[in-house]
Amino acid sequence: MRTNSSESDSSFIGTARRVQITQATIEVLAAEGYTGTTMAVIAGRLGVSKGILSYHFASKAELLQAVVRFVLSEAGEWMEQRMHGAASFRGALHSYISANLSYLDSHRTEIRALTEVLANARATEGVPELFAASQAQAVHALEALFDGGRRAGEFGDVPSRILAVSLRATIDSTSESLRSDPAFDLSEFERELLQLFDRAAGQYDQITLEGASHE
Amino acid sequence: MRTNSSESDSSFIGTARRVQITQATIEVLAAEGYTGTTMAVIAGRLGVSKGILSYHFASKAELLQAVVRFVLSEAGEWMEQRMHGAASFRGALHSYISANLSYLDSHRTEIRALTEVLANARATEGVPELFAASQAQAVHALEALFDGGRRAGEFGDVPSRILAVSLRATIDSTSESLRSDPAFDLSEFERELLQLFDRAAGQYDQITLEGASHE
Amino acid sequence: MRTNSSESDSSFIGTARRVQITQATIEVLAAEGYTGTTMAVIAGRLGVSKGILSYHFASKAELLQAVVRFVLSEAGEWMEQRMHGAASFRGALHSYISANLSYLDSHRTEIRALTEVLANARATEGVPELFAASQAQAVHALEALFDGGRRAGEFGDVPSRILAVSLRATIDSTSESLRSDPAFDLSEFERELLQLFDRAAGQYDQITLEGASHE
Amino acid sequence: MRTNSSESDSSFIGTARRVQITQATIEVLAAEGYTGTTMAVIAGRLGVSKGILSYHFASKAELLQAVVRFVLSEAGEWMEQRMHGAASFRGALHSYISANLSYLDSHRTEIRALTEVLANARATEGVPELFAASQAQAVHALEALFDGGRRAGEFGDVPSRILAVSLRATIDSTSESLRSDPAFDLSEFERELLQLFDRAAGQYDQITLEGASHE
DNA sequence: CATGAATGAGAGTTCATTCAT
DNA sequence: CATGAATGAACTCTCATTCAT
Repeated sequence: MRTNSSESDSSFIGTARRVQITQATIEVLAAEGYTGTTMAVIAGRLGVSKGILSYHFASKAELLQAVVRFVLSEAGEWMEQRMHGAASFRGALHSYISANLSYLDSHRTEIRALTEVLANARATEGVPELFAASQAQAVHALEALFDGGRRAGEFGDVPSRILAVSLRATIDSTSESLRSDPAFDLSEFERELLQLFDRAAGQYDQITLEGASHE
Repeated sequence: MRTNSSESDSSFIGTARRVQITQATIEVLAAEGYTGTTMAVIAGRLGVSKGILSYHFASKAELLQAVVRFVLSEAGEWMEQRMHGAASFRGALHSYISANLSYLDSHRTEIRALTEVLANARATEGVPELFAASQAQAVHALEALFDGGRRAGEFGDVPSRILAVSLRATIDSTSESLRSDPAFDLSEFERELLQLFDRAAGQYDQITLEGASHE
Repeated sequence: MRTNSSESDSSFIGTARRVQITQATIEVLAAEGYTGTTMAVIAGRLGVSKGILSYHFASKAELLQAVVRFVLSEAGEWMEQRMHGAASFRGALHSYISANLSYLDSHRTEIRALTEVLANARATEGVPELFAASQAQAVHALEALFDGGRRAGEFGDVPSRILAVSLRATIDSTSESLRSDPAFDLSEFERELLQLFDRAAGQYDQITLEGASHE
Repeated sequence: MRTNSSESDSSFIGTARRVQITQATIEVLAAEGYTGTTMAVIAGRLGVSKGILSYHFASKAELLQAVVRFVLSEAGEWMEQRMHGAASFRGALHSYISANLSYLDSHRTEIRALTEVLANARATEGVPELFAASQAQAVHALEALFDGGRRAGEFGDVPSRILAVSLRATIDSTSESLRSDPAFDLSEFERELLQLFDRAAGQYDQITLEGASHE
């Protein structure tokens, strides 16, 4: 089978094995950190030999790429399923924030693994590109949402880019709080975040009305 | 000299060497990434033997701690020097953002090095604590600023915590843009960021007035 | 294979390799001394890479433990095979001395290796315990022999403990003479040692008779 | 001053320093074992720099030789002072055993240090020779004592050599018991050892008489 | 498909020794 | 006499990767 970087894998067993290995790697990354994630440890968790990893993945770099792809696409699906059918742009913004935070909350292992890989990405070929693309796309999607809202008269005059960048940064930083602060109250945080971006993005008069209703 | 973890080094030469080594390590971290930062490479950059590193730092962990301490304290001084004497809380907020972004802009190597170490922090004893403390303190300082502004009637009712967290996350994420996007326009970004937090933190009527004056 | 300290190794090849490595280590210890016994030298003697040693033994300490265990158990078997079926306690004592000296004579490499390891034992975890246990057991076995002889009326009133300790010390010291004195005559030494302990352990009237027959 | 191996040191200060260093090394050897006895640790105990050791001793090997010489000569003096004026050879034997055991008992640090060096001697040039010579001389002195006793009619027909070798081996092994067995009763051991060698060396009729007087 | 034995480069660390001051 | 900075070789151990079976 000898995989080389990007092949369309026709073997069912092969694909299943690759997924198995990828998931085991995610677990190891989350549990042991990047440094602790050696081929031997991954193989040990699966109860197989090291050789098998090399058989299914041409290199460790490729395995880590698979991890990044797996988590990114899983997160993408999660968001997609929870974003359709909002009546307004403001509603869509609320859905976005809510969906994203719930993903972070319910997929801590994956997020942790992704963070570990990304942090050590520069050395691992292919990974930084993968992540940069995902990041850019996420920001652009949000920019489009804010732009749409402004054109529809729902949102005010704070530039969409800074709104998008700031929202993404804030959400991304949440996973660290979730991990390290046991007392972190996610639903309270979500309420505050909605309030902040309602205010930041919203029209002045809407602010008055909505802001009041939140207290 | 045989240093162990935290001694007050009375030797001038010794201190100078430690600083030299720390700075060389910062350069290597920024240039080669965490994985590429080996004792041999650091020594090579300084044109000295590996042994001398062990002579001045008891372990690699201690050297990395020195890097973190160095950058954190340097950044702290930078901020301090640029924050005093604001006439209002809103003025202080502007100073804070401006000072912080200018540090990121002018100290890319240090920021890059810090990021590399932090990303691999879990394995390196002492480092996570150092960083967590700095992070917490930064958020609390901002919270105090927002709280003060609200008590003074300058700011509105968005909770200080979410404002602080979001501002810090947005600023922290900027260093990545600065690095990877050659077209990134920092002063434009700064204007937008000021506008965003003026809007988010500000009073409604002030928003109208101030917001207008920014256009 | 990843061995950790004390596992029952089911792989024949693995076991064979471990034995090979253990024996090579014994040869190196005897030839180069403890300080000269590095992983690189052992690997070099086997014509393999250093890494394979770590593959079969989790650490150098474990390898040295294997050496001690190997020699101790080999010596134990040697003694056992030559000790059964003595008609009297005095006969058993003669068998013991004879068997022990013949082991020292025919296994100089092993003895030399053991001595090297034991001499540096304190630093090597597990080794001192292994040796202390073996030593204590050897003395106790001899004490039991002398006690039995006294109860049977074969031996006199010199305490068993001092007889056992002194005999063991004398035998142990012999390996050094064997090594450093090319003119050392082992069979003459054995005769004298038998005579000494016949006299020391024996009944007075037996001494007269036996002692006379020796001249 | 630059010492080279065997010079007659004319400087009083130099000599004093050498003794200081030698004694510090003995303490370190006893406390930390051979492996823990590095130049840095020795210097640290003295509160001086490493360089000074190299100044007074051409190499570590020479320092270790000095340790061996120091302990050996100190022990020699101890024995000498306690051996003169015995009325009989048997009395001399008793004095010898008693003096030797009391030295082991009262100079555990020195004995421990000596043992550590000797155990690692093969690698350290000069040391094995020093020790072998001391050992040989000790055995010969004992042989002479036993020979004298036989010629005087005090001792019987067990060969002097085996008596000397066995006695030395037994005494040498005692230091280990002294160290590792807290319950070890040295005076009881001394009585038994005297009894053993009275019996082994003595005339038959004397044995009967003397042996009885010991109970 | 899968294994386990083997490799080899490189990691951090230790330490006796040297030498300018 | 004494220092402490510096060296460089050697150490054990790790790990991604290869390959015959």
